[in-house]
Amino acid sequence: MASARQYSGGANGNRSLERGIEILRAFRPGVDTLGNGEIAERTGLPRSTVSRLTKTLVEVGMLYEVRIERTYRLAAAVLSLGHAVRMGSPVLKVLGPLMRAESTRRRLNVGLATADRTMMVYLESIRYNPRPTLRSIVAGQQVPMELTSLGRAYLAGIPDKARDTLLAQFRRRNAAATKALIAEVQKSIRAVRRDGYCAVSWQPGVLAVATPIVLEGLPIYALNMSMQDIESTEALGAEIGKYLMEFAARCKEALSGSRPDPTLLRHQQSQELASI
Amino acid sequence: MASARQYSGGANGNRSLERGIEILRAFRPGVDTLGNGEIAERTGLPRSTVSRLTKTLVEVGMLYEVRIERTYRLAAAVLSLGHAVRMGSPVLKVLGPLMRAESTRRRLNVGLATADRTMMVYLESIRYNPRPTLRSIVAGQQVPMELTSLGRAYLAGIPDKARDTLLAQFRRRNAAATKALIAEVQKSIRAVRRDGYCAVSWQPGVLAVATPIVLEGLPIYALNMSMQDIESTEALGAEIGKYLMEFAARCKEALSGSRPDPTLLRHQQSQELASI
DNA sequence: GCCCGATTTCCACTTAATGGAATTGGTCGG
DNA sequence: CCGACCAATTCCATTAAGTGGAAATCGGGC
Repeated sequence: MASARQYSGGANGNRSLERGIEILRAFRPGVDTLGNGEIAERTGLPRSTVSRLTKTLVEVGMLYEVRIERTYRLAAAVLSLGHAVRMGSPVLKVLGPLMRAESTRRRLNVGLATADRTMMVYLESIRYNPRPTLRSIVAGQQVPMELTSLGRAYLAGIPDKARDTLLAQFRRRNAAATKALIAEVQKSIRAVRRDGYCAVSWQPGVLAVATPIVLEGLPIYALNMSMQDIESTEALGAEIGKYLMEFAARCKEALSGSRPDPTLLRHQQSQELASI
Repeated sequence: MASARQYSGGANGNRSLERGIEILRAFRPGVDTLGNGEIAERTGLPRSTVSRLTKTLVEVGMLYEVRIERTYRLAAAVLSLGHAVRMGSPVLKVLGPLMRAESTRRRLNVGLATADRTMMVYLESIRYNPRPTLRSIVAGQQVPMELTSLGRAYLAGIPDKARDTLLAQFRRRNAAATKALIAEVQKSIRAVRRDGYCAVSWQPGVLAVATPIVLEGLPIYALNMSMQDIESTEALGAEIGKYLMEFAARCKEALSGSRPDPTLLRHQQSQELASI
């Protein structure tokens, strides 16, 4: 009577691995400390299974145990994997410097993100501040796809089928405000089709515009620009949108220029790094 | 004739999960693109097993497939987990602001790290630069434990047994220069015992000093300060070391001050954050 | 268009994961 | 200080699920 796979769509993956990763995913900003019991609740897994899997995750260095609290936290290895993501992203390698320059030039925030399930994840978010000391770069932060310009630009960029799946999940998520919300999302997507970008003021006092980056052979990204502490008007959105479109064009050019011919790729690979 | 567990010490963890994580770990800065074949080689796992596990890792969002190359890369979900580590670290929450201020005040690099196996992982590394625009903060970067002040300070801070295990691994790692290297490590450890810190010039033109942060109920960290483009002298090391010891004292105070009584902890936990 | 290398699917095998039940351990109240 | 309670962990019989060698399939290169 094996309780049929709860999470995940359904295909035949490795169950233990799926579950282990799902345990890691239970940790997120705001939920930084979890005991086995709490993990069991949140994931719906049997308590004994959770016990065994967390033990393994500690052994492989992804969690560490806070004995006195009988809880676990994400360990340093997870952070270094995250660092590897950034170092390994060819897109960020090209766009990072451009984005930093553009942020300074236009005096606004510039961000690059891609999707993880129903969230957008910043590969890099450059927070502009007049005082150079207070400028900052954030990576890995998540924002909800359906509510942000970033997410809606992304939705406009992906294949129809994938978008439908996601829209269905949003409907399920906030059953209440659904109708209006989905309409908003659709409107933003049409805006991207029409103008190349969409403008959304998700958080009060912040106006953000975003555009998808769709290039053959690459995952789909979204690029955004935003400003704080302003009243968002149609006109301001259009102005930032103009900057964004101009910048996105340069980005796409840089990407296709820098990207080596895929057929050549395999020949340059594999520079061994000894056992480190 | 199941090939006895290759990696990991040996205890009885969940095999598939261990293997899946080991596949993720095969990706690191410098190795950002791997095909199933290459993963099989590097991990020593059978090709068919790798095929299945990478498939699962794609399903759960930890890898994505670059079809045209028939390879995989780490996906955005990994990065957001990394972000969760930083956001969830109570130590970084307290020390981050102090470190930034200290970097500006002393005009040098300040870093906080902890261990992952035989590597030190920066929770935060603040790179000082006279031009504020060029200052940067890095997280997740790895440096070898046995070669850096950070790593040796850490070694000085951990229990004897753990240190012995690690030293044995270093011996295995660089069989050649072992004797001299181990002696160097021991010397640094004695320096920590005597002066509170050790100074190492791992990379030419960079002088680094580090000290362990050992507090009841917390994992063991190491704090470092470093300067670039200088000739490292005994005197300079002593000076930076003095700054470091003074700063570390303030850090420890801040940590024990901010840390709530462990026995009270469980009562404040669990502020639900809905499904986001 | 055909061949060759690599990757993925197949399948019988059996290991190894599973989850309910019992046990252990730690905390609070008496 | 001791006993009761709550939760986490270990135990164990069950069998599902993962395993890896072999065959098939897929692509790119010639």
